[in-house]
Amino acid sequence: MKSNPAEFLTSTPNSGLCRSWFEALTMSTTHRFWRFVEIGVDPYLTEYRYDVTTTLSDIRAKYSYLEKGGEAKERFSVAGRIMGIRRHGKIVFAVLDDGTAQLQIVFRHDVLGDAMWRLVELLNVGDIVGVRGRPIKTLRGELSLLVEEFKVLAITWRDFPEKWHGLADSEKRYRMRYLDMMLNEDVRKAIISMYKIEKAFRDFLDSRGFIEIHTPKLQAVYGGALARPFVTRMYALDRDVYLSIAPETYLKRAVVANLFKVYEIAVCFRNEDIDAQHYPEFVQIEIYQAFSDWLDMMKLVEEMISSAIKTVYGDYKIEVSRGEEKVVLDFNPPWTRITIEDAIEKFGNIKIKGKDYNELIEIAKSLDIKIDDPRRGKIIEKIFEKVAEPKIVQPTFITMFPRDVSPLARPSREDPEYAERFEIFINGLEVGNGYSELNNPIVQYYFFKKEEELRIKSKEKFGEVEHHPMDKDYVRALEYGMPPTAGVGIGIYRLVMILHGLPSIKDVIPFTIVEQDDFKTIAEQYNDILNYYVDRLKLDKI
RNA sequence: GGGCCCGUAGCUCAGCUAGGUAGAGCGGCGGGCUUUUAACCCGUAGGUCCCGGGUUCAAAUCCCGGCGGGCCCGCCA
Repeated sequence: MKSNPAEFLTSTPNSGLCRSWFEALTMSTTHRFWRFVEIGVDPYLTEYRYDVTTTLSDIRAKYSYLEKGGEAKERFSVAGRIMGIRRHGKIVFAVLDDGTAQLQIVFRHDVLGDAMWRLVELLNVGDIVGVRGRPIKTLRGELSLLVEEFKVLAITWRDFPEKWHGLADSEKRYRMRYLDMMLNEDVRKAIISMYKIEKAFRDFLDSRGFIEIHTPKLQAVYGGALARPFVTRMYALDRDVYLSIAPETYLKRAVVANLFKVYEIAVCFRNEDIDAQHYPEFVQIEIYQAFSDWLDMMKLVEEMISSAIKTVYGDYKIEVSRGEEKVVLDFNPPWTRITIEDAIEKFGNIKIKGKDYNELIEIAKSLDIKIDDPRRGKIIEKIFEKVAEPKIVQPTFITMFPRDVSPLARPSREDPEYAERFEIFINGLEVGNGYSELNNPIVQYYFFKKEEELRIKSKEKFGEVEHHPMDKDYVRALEYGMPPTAGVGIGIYRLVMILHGLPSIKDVIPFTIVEQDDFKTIAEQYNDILNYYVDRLKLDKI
């Protein structure tokens, strides 16, 4: 069994890592790694590449016509990870995943011979192999690749989760997200869809003459939303800077720069709590189109989202779960448009129109809403969120938001108490926000000033109220002249989360933050394997 | 910021209510098996019961503190 006693004898067992010589011996020499080495296959020193000639998805498409027991003449090479293995003596069935699809591969002793068979016997779930062979259909009708030759390209050192339940523990899922994505197909699908949706958005905007720019993530003045920012240190300027909470004020500076159709798929950072709908870093697409108003923007948004969904999912209608039930979301434009006050009346049976400030507070109190922000508009928003938002299932534009909670939006041409602002709701969740942009630098300055006043005035009574900071540089940009412009921001994580019926926004984020945990690497566990590679690669001993 | 729940073998979990020898399935390892689909059959190894303290003759189990994670409420999209 022991293949290289010399190396083993020169290795020094570390008492902190191995409890005894005996244990070091039994643990290490039984590691299957040594059995690969024994038959001359080092999982890292032997193979450096593999010629792949097709994908499993292509094989599935081209050879599903095969009859049971049928064999194709053509030979293909594919590479991927072994996701399952069923051993039947001199025939072994495995499931290979090459990233495009899974396909059964069949190892037969009579095809491969004694020498290769010793390698087949060492294969485990999780190993990475390149295989060459012919498509066949087994007696049970499973399209497969009959392996005629194969290479071990890398091995897994750790046991994979159980095949039936997979990786279910939420802590382990988020901690080892690569396993979660590898084993839980719904997670992987959502993450792939996110790429496709972003690409569809870009293609759509590209066809309409938009360009994308990168706005700064490190900013001296944050803005474009009402949220607590992350503060970090920029040593080059010896000052604190803010991580971008939104690209808005910079994209509108770009509009001032004659980039009249501009957008960004932007990571935004907001230093707020994590829950099923919120994560401190998230991705938005923000779009600005000059010479347009909010009505044009609603039209653009419903066209862009619905066509992206058609492209990615093949249909305007998507079935998703809503609690215990299933519901079909219909993205076919045009979407419903309803004012926020009408929505409150329709879904909550509460009349808002014509109510004065004190009456509004009474309504809020009767709904068990805590008043922690004095603005009239904030109270209306809270009432909406409580009584109407959860009931909005189909893609819907909620319009006519109160002016006093929209410091960057243009007051309504019909009633300056309101802004020409809409939000997009799907399946009870806000996924977007847009408006006719305020392009008047005089009024913009006034609104910023009011925001500052609000912060100071309400601080004693309510504590810190989210407000938009004064951004004089942005006002100066507007002073050079910004055309009438409409803009929108759409939360991409939330959209994908809804489209895939996933319960938490973290499920669609490829990797989220976790505290470091305590564990031993393979090199820490197996001193002799460490020494083997130190020796083989002529590294300095540690 | 407030509340609730979880942490036991590589993975999924039982055991905890009512303190008394650490369990199962899968996976691993060994054996058998040339058409399986969570393959099957036989055998076998594998544990800091998250950590620390307390109560007790005795703690995975009860109590206190901590760490890690999830969910809900508040705030933010």
